[in-house]
Amino acid sequence: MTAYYKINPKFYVSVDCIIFGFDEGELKLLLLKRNFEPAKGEWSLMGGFVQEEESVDDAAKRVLRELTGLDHVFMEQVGTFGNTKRDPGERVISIAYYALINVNEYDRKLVEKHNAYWININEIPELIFDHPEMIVKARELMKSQASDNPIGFNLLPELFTLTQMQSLYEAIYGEQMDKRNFRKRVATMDFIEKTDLIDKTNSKRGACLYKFNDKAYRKDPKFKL
Amino acid sequence: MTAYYKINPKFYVSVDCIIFGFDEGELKLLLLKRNFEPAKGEWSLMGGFVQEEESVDDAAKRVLRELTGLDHVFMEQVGTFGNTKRDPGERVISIAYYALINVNEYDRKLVEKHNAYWININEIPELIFDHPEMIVKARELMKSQASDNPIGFNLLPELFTLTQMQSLYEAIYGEQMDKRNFRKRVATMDFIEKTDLIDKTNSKRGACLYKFNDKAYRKDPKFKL
DNA sequence: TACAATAAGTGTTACTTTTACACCATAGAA
DNA sequence: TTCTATGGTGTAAAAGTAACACTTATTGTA
Repeated sequence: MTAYYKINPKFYVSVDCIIFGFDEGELKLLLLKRNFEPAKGEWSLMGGFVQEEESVDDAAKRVLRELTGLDHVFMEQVGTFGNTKRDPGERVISIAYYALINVNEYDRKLVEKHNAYWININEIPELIFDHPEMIVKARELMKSQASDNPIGFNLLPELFTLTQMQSLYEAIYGEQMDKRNFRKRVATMDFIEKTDLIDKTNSKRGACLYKFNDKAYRKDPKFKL
Repeated sequence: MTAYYKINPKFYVSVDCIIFGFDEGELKLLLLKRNFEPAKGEWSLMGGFVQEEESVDDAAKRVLRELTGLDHVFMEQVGTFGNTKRDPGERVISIAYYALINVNEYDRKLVEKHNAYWININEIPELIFDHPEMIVKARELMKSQASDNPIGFNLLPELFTLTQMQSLYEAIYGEQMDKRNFRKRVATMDFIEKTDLIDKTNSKRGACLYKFNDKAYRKDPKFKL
């Protein structure tokens, strides 16, 4: 009975994380300038091996936590990369995940310890293995999911201005949007709530701060941008 | 250097195939009534283990070929299922793929040998492990991909009537469509070409046969249904 | 104290896309 | 010849999307 399994080979299985952040009006990825072997000195995604008593999803969560200190982060599976030679050291099958984090909340000490940096999504350096391909796929998936799910709010602070929100979606789509049309669409979404707080960091006049109300969203979960 | 790998565990890795076909106006899946252990007698997807010198994608193609005799089939990765207890026998990490095949072309002998049957997508029996979850995810992905890529033609014969095509999309979306609106949209797609052949199997009057021209599609790849 | 500078905020119109809807045509069978 | 079943066709209303420019509020500076 277990012979059924035993005639088959086993493999190292890893996870790699494409970690998106939004800062200073730019979409960024948290990348490692590897201070460890293999491929020390080169750029890569944060990754790690799946362990015995750990689901693949849990491995991804653990790896993300090891780098950022964050738990309960929005993560989605991007896909499995299983070419025989993708890792030149040993055969490793890797499952890529993307994560959306609020750049105000991660643990800076941990990130520093791993020698990780936020890199603008349009200025990604050369990366090891098939990590560029993972990023392309993650970005496409994230864009498509962000267009009809309110996952973008994971990248924004609790309170945000509509200008910030628009510039986030412009960064995600890689194109400019019309301010009046954008605000009209936001106005139809009752779960994006205006607070009576004002943000004056970017203008003398000040901009209204909004927040995303998840409970209200779930009552009528329609989102489209 | 290889110590980096060796401290980590290895796993059995399998692939499972969600094989879609379209026959008699119905969307169907090719499922196994298992005539082998483990779980002999129960229903499952067709699956198999990834081998040493084989990419994960190639394993999926091989497994599909073992059941259907078909090569060069449209296949897409659905996702990886990596819970520790998903297979009660041993820990196995499985990558699900969906395939779209033309039901006129597979090898009936092989299918019979594997004790596989075409089951209407809305009448799926109880299945082992997390196979139901794989099917749900595959179906959603297929539906979403079929709506903006001309992948549906993989499920149709070379020559098809617009009535057949409409009933395929109705089966994919699980909802009725308006005949005139459907045909209007098809008419805008120059890569769906009318032939001068007539099909009389379903009506006395006869229906025009159409074909999908892939080369024409690639010149202006826009599809939306 | 007024004016210059800066980002925030606001409506209307034309255009495009989508939806709803019903009858005639054709050919074989009865 | 009439009945039956499927194939094939157009229009109009509605909804959604896209294009477009000026006023407001505030602070810093002349």
